[in-house]
Amino acid sequence: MKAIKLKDIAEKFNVSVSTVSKAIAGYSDIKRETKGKILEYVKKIKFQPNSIASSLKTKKTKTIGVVIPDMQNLFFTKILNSIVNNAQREGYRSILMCSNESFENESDCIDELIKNNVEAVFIALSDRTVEYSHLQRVKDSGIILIQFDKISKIIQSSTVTTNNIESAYELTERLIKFGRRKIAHLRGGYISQVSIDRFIGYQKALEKYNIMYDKNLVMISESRSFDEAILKIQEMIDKKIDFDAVLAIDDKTAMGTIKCLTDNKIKIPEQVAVVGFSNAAYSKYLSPSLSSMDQSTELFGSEIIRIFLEEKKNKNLSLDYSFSEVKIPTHFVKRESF
Amino acid sequence: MKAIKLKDIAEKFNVSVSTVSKAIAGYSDIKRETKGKILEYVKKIKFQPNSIASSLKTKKTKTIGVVIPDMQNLFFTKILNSIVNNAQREGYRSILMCSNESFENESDCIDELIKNNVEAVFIALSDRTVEYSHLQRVKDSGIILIQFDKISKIIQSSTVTTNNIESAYELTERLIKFGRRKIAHLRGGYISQVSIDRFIGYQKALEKYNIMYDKNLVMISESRSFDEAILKIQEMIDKKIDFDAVLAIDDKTAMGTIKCLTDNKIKIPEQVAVVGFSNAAYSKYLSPSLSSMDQSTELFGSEIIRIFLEEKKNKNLSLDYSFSEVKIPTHFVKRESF
DNA sequence: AAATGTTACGAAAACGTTTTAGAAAAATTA
DNA sequence: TAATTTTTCTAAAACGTTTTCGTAACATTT
Repeated sequence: MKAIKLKDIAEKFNVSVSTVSKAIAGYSDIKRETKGKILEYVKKIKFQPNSIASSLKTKKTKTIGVVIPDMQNLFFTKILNSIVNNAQREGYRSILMCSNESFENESDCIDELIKNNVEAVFIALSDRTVEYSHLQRVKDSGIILIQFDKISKIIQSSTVTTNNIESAYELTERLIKFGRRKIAHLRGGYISQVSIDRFIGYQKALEKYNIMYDKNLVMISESRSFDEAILKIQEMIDKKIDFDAVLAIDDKTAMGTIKCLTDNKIKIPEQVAVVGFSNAAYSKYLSPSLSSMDQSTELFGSEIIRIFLEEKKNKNLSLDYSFSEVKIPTHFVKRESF
Repeated sequence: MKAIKLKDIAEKFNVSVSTVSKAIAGYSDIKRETKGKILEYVKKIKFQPNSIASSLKTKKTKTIGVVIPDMQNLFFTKILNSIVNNAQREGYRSILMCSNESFENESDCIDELIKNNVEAVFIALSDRTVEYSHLQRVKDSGIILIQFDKISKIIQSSTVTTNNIESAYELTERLIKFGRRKIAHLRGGYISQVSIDRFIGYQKALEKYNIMYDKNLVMISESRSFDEAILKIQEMIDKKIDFDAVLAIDDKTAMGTIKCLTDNKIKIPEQVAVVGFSNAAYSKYLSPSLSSMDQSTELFGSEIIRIFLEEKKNKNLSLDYSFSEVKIPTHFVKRESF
């Protein structure tokens, strides 16, 4: 089954290849009548110009690349899905890469995408990314870079992130209004901006309500895993540190927290309230089901694509443009854990 | 930053473009000395021939397309990850598409991939796919088709699936040996091959152990959702159907089962044992944690790529070849639910 | 020395588009 | 009628490769 091409159509209507190409591309110097019959036929046989040849000529690949750190994290896969769908709607295909939380992988992914002539790279950084030359390479290659969720402020680019500070503030405030005063915070590592911001929100809320910040109540989970969360919470219990709530950095650590508390026969939420972030799909399957801060993953995708198209337009017009910093709002989902 | 091309290298060494191209491609009619210095330089500047121009000429895109029905299902995202990694290792990039369990989407994804000149399509069918002309289009376009997990036997192609019959047989047998005789089965719809096969395995085990098949013990969950599972199990309880075990079609329905039983104060596994398939990452976070049948998602990816490369080789040699039907073995993961 | 074989290279076509520049034809104006 | 403008079209170059075929240069055999 040989693929049809411009030449075949041109011959059919006794016009030149250029005419057909222009008719399809919508040039104004083709007679309406000519354009009409060509377009009619093109629609009938669902013809689309060979995208490879087109890319070669125009230097546009109609392809974007996405890098996420973890394919087992439903938060990221939802965003991924949303990006892919929104991109497709605009005629862009997506190449997906996963760094598996490795800096080296991440760097390789980036180089792979650059090699593939993508028009944009959308990336959520790995937790181990402490050096940003690969992001600089993206920019140097003239490729639009948009960081989302796990971002670095060291590299200038548009960003789409959760409203982390405000969101952690709100959760903490809710815990306080729920009557809790000894609120523990299970945070992530120091290099993660997400972790830093949520910690800031936590502190701000305490300050606002005149609750003394107590560093004994703050635990660090570097890996943010289920198992590490269990360990850290157990450590607090063993040290006899008194707490009546846990603000976990994400749903996975919140699940670990619940597991550990349950195993220690600590009642949730009567003795200790638990709350997580990001509202992974499985939160509601737990017992007690986990209250969480929902982040609209749909919005992540649509905002990323919107910014991309905007930057692309500005770039084509050689306009100077500043970077966008979009914050995705969150909303509290109440379940059983507080 | 202008990209370097064959011509630039040719000029640098005072040879022709052909010579450089051949040196890189490893042709034998280039003097070792010439080849040596070219390759050395190429390596130094990490030059790689423009893949678009190359594709245009060779008709090979070094791209494969993957279609899965659900991006929120960790089983699929793990396979996806494995496919992408294995493909990358072989120099192939991956375009990812998601049908979101819609037949129309699935068909569109396929057309999109064909349009993108992928060399292969790897697909897990949606639950709503009852017509297969889109798969035929893939084959008609000369693209290698490999179906995995959710497959149709109506379209001839290589397949990679879980050993569903044997696996369901084993689980049922384990339940029987655990002392259960009234084993309920929460199955999927009739058009899903996975569902059919697991049901067959269930029946075979009952037969083997001389347990009368009782159709009252078999419930159908068309959507395989958490909520529908709850409904179905509640229905059995309300009908006062007596059962001492539930073989759920997958982990999500198993979770619903656990939730429903717990809410009805039915002890797991003392009164009713529960077991699921596919060992989603969250199985262990539940209480009781869910025993499950682990499917090696890593193997899915590597086998799919292996078969693809094999078929491609045979195709290039114009060899007739038969399709592979690979079964991925499973193994039981014991947790608390039985 | 002639014939033959081998090695190393290059010219040029081809892949299927897009787009510029020009020109023929038609319409308008002087 | 001649000059000018407008409309509609095409030729041809270009994008960066790959690959066939030809051939010069050299080596080997008769």
